[in-house]
Amino acid sequence: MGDTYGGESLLFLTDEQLRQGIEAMYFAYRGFTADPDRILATMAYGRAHHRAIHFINRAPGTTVTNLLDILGVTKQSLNRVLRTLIEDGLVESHVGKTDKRERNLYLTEEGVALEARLSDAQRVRMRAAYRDAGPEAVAGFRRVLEAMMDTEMRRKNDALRDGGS
Amino acid sequence: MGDTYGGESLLFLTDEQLRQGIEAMYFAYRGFTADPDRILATMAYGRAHHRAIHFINRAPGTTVTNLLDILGVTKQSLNRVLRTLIEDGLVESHVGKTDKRERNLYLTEEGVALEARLSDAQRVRMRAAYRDAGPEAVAGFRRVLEAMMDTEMRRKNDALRDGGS
DNA sequence: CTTGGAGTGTCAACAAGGCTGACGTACTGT
DNA sequence: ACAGTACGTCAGCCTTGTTGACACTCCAAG
Repeated sequence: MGDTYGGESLLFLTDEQLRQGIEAMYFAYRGFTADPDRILATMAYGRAHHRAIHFINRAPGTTVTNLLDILGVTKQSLNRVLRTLIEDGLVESHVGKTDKRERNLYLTEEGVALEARLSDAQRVRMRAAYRDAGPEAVAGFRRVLEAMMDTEMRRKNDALRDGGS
Repeated sequence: MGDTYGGESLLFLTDEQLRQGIEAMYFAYRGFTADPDRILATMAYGRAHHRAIHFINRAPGTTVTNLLDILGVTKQSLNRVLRTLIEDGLVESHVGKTDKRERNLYLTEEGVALEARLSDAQRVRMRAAYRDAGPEAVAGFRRVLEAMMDTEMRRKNDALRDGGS
């Protein structure tokens, strides 16, 4: 940040360094998804179900359109996942009060339980990584991730953070 | 940050903060893969082709088994991808010299060119993120990613780094 | 020299989860 | 009354992962 040198911060960004970052991102993301994937594999679910459950839990009562916007998939794709979750009693879909075209999505008790299992697994790993790396590293980690998102996604992420807490 | 105690700010890692990290990871990874995905979509290729090309470029002459180990997929899955790349003249497969059962994989000129296009796109984004976040943040970013990998994957990543430079 | 096992390729079948296109229904707002 | 929005669904396609089975080449040990 407030560094005395000029050239050295540019030297830091060699292609080799960048490639290491790219590969680290690839391997880390695999680790990041490995734990919930293992849990999901024991049921008839996949990552798509996890994502739906996660964001419904994050913003209970959210609409289908909103979820489509966050997840960036087609409604056909989301609907397939959502349908199985509703059939299995993990998600409830209620007709909107003000606008009856909309469906508001909520997790059932069972849905909340699964969400907790999945995100617990993920949090354990993230907490361990944070602990190993130290507080300063965590701040840097978050800063780089934010900068790596598309502007649109950052918007969605911010919206979630503001609305969520 | 402005805490009375130093390293123990780790105690402030609430579930909410961890969830923010999880979501940041999700959105950032989407951004991270978006650029090469766009290029690949214009051809008949997907992410699997990108991964194969990347790691063959990283370690020219690598064997199929080694690639299977790094990528963590089945040989049938890799073979399908590899076959199209060889047919399209992006990858060459040579019978091993010392052990003729092995196939040593190399990128052709055309393969190198595509690899460059793909990783350039990815590097541009990563470079921008690094620049926005600053050198200290980058160090932290890398530390957290390393800690987030599985031990096995870290081994593979280290092997690549040692052999690659 | 035979034989077990490793490295590789390939066929078949299947599943998850993306996609497009098309169509229908219910509802809203003008 | 009517155009547009929100949602669901059918049908079909693609990529990329999986298992299982089989064949071939080749190295190394008995």
